Amino acid sequence: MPDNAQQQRAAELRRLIDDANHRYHVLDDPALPDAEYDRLLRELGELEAADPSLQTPDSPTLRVGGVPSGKFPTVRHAVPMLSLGNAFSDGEVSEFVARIVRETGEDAPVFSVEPKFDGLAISLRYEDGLFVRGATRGDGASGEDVTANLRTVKAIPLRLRDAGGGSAGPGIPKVLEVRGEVYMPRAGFEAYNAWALAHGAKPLANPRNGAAGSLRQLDPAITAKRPLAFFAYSLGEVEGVRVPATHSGVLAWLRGLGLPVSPLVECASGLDGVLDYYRRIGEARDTLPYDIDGVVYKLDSHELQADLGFVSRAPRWAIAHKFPAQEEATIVEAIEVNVGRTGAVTPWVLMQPVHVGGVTVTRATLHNADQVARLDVRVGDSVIVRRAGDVIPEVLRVIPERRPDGTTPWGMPERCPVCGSEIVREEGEVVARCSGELVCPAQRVQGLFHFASRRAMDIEGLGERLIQALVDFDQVKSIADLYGLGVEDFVEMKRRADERDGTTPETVKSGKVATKWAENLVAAIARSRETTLERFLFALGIEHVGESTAKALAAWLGDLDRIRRTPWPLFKRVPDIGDEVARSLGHFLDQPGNQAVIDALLAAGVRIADAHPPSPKLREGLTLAQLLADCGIPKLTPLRAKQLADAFPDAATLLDQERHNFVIAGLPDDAATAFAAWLSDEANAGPLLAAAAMQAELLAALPEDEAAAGPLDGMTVVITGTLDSMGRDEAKAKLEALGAKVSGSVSKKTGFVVAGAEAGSKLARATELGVEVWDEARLLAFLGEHA
DNA sequence: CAACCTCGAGTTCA
DNA sequence: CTCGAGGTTG
Repeated sequence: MPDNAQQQRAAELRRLIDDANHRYHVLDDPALPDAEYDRLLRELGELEAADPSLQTPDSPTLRVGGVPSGKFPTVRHAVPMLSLGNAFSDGEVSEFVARIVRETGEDAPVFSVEPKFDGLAISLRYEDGLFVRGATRGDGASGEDVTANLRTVKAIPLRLRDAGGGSAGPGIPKVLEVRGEVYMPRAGFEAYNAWALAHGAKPLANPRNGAAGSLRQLDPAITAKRPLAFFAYSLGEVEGVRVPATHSGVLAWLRGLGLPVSPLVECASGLDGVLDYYRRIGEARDTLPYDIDGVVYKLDSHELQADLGFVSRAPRWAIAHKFPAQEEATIVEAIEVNVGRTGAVTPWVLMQPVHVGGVTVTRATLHNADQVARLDVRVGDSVIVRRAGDVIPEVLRVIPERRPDGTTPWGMPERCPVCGSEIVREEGEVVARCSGELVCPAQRVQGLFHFASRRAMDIEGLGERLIQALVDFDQVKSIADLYGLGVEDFVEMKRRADERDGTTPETVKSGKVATKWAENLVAAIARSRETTLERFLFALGIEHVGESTAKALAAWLGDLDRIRRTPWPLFKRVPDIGDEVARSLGHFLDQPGNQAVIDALLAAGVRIADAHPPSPKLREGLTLAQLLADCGIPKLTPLRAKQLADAFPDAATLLDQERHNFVIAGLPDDAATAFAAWLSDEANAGPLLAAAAMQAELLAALPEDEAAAGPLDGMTVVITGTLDSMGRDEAKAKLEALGAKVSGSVSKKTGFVVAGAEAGSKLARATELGVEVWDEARLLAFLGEHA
């Protein structure tokens, strides 16, 4: 008697596989990723192999897959369509090759190797050279007659070409069944989805579903509009000719008959040969115009194939070597939240470890509460994970039929898990924020981490864990405190952090306290004292002030002391700074605590090397009219601001006026009232005077002449790919020195794109938009010329 | 005011 | 890399 647990597991697997089959083949609505399906089938196969009494007469392992939908007549395949065994690792391929070496006696058996296309397997029947019938694989023994739909696929010849007989092959046979794959090229898939989106049709989930769905259209006219293609890869029934003795010979013959055969087909010998092919195709995978999910190795000699024979319906002389899956299913263990530098609370999932695209994934971001609600992810759910853009894991969807009982929808916590402050979500905003600000240790830690980061103060060796300890043990309250720490402080912090986390430091083994890293760190902190204005402004971590905005502020205003004293409306004179960013800067500078931190940093010896006068391009914007327009005064349009400035040429005079004088100056009644009310508020009048004074100071500080224009002034440049001769940062600095603005995304405003090796989507976009592309040589030549 | 183009912020793993 | 949202422009 089989073990009871195994019996139950086998029954469960049968049910899961049947459900998946039904959804895939009958409902055209796949619920399981392929890899997951394959694994279930494999697990069931292994259980049955270990104990054959577990195999029921209806076990899914007994058929190759699929159920006729009933919409099309059924066709019996004269020669059954095979399925292939799968290998997921080099080790499994090695066993496969070893077995063939053992059983054939060949040292280095020759394989015909080809990509495994991700489409739909079909069989085409030609009689006397004429296409008479086409069918899907179905369960391998019989499939659906989709002749009318297949006739619309242009890659499928309706009549075979006579290759001239003789040397090219055996000529036109009386009966020829060709097996191959119908697939949808990526470009066609994307074009179709763009069309579907624009016309309210349901987009296709992926190219494979696109191919499968298109072939089962009842109306061939619909199929005809779908961009389908075809590759032939094997034979079924053949009558009236002698077929070539090798698989590679068959493919060459088919090609001669006018059937499309993949140009990537090759011969490879032995384990090394096939693995080399696997790696080469894997590298080219992303650049192919269609999806593949692995490669197939077939023993080339038909004679040797016959010696090896079949197991069930899978040949023992062929195997599919699959690429790592890009989608996988796993189970959600917990949903947690992170608190970022700005207090943004972002939910993420902790999952059971799962291999996706070659790495083990355990966590993925859920971005925000809306995203969680959209997906309806719950603890305990089975979810499908994908690596988006090749790197970052992403939860695609949950598998609803696998949800356990008793789950509840996830909700954003009401209080910050770190500091207990209330979590608030502003009207119309997507992000929820911890209101703790500086009280929140999480925000302090992230703020310090940002301060130390490479693009800010560039303090190497100050990692998150150490910062966490510094904050937790109260060694550091603000960023300025970093400059007061010595080697022994860091060593002590690490010791206490290790102690708390129960990690054993290596020093215990060596018996000597390691301090070299701490010395390096102290030196890095000391080095960071010497910095630039833009790095310093960026390092402060002001909301909405990133690298680019910090650079603009530094370039236009030129001096930290000046910037610290600038009233917020004046920030709008800097290009790319609008109301929101200007107010954010003002808010930051208004906090005495923030000003104290800047003072403390300067007192600790931070020096800004590149102070300079403000940009002369500011001049024309430094008027009273512009200032009034920037202050956000109710009902005061730019035109009315101009009228006021014409009538009352300075801010002090304005403050002396009565309401009716504004009417005389040309303001409508309501605007005059609103303006007078605005002025009478000390919280407005004070800053207005201060801003006017700062305008005067700026005007006085402006240099006479414009700086000489660089050769790339006003040009926006994008760098992509890897450069041989320098890092991206270095290239960026060099281009900026010549006046260019280096940006991250390509648009039609981009001057040119510098493309290094392995350039990806940005290069594609540049080509698409007709933007000029420079290779590295051209960049170097240009830099050399303008050094 | 809509349609862009950019920027900022958060993010994963080896 | 991707989202959301700020800024500019026609």
